[in-house]
Amino acid sequence: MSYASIAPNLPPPASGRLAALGAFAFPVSLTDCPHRVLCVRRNAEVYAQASPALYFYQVTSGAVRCSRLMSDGRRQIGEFALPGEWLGWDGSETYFYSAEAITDTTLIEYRRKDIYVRAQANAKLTQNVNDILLRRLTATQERIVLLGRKTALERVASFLQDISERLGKGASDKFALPMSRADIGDYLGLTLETVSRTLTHLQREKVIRLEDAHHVRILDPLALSDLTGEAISAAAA
Amino acid sequence: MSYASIAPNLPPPASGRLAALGAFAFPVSLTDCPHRVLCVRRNAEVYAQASPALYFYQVTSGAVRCSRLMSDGRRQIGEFALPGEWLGWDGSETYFYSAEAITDTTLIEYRRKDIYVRAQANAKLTQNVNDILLRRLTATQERIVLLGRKTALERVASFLQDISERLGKGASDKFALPMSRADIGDYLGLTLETVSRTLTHLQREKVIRLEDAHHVRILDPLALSDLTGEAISAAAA
DNA sequence: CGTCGTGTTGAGACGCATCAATGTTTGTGG
DNA sequence: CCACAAACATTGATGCGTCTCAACACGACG
Repeated sequence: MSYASIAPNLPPPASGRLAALGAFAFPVSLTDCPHRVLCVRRNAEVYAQASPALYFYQVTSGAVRCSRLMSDGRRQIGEFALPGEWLGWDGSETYFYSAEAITDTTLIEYRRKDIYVRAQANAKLTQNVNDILLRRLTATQERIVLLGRKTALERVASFLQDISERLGKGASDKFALPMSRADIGDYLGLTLETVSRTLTHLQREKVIRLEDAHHVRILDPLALSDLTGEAISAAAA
Repeated sequence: MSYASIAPNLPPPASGRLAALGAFAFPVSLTDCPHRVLCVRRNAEVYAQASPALYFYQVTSGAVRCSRLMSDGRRQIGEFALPGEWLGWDGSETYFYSAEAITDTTLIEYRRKDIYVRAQANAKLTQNVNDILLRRLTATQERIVLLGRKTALERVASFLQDISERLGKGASDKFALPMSRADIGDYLGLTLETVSRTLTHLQREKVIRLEDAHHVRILDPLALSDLTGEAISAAAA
């Protein structure tokens, strides 16, 4: 196993500034809370499955995969953390996942304890922590529906829609997937071949266009939305 | 659709006292917090998917399924709530799931707002709420691995082990499944036929014994554990 | 120029879903 | 107490969606 170590003093990449805050951003600023800035190389580990869960992290640039390994090598990716988003909220005593950088990544590291202590003095922060946890819970529950009941096509369509919203902030219909086909497969409970086939299928149907393997343009957002298999609230009644 | 309504004044069943607290129990007592006691008939609804999320509930006796319906009728059960356990923590504004009683069930209902207000004055309670949410998050993440990467046999074995721990508290190797095969299937991302076949398979292999469709005795706990496909922490290295 | 990592595409196998028939249990009304 | 229907569980035969195995393409890098 290649447990490459963290490289704390890697020169920060060009886009090292704090990116626009993602869905799980803290409304209350934490900039005056004790923190470290980490730079982690592609494929290096941020934290290991089952190690003591002491820190939370916020991604500044790059991308991180949080995954769990089974004893026979099967892998399930629990979440991707994109710029502005958080990781390290898994597990109470020890981390449930291990976290690895997908590309060169910079993160801000906060001690869990520090946030808890501040939360006790600050009712608003307490509420924010609860909101984050509730929101993460909801995101995880949507993934349960995806993994339990959706077809390969629906999974890939849901994935593209989700990632495009989180990366593009609705600005553009084009975006770059930082992760490999194998990562996407392990995230969606599919094989990398099925992911690849499904993407080319969506391209043949003129729903998306693959400029290259990692750059996707959504040609028909409505068609994509139809393929996700979500429950449209009004339709059920 | 049979949206039977809540029957608030159903006479409480014989085992109406508060059962032993489950995994998600509050260490801090809430008995002096405003609450209502509800009695809900088999198949009646506790709350509806997408309705305003105003309450938390703790199951006193019976069992509840929390499920999400897709527009074409596919169903995914997100969780079962057994005596002592909580439900209603899904979604921040509106409920993500709908919740229905599996058997006649009694619940204690708390206003979310009341718990939040008390949490602000009580640091210990705040910590408890966070612990509950983190623990639920971990439980949900284990289900993601199950749904994404486990075989039918591993899913059913994991399910039996989990439920037996939650129902039996380790007291006995025998327990009663309150839910139908269809419920188990929708919980594990399988069909009811596959669940049935897998259970009889486990019986032929002398891992369990089905006294009747709902009463299970675990004959060989170690064999069952082997079949769950969990990552044994030491084995991976 | 060869190698390695990654993505695509094809052929065949396999696990679980689907469809269907039968058995069992539960509840209801005569 | 029995007759009957409805709900649920089991079991079998067949089909389909995804996995597995394999070949090939392509760019990055030494």
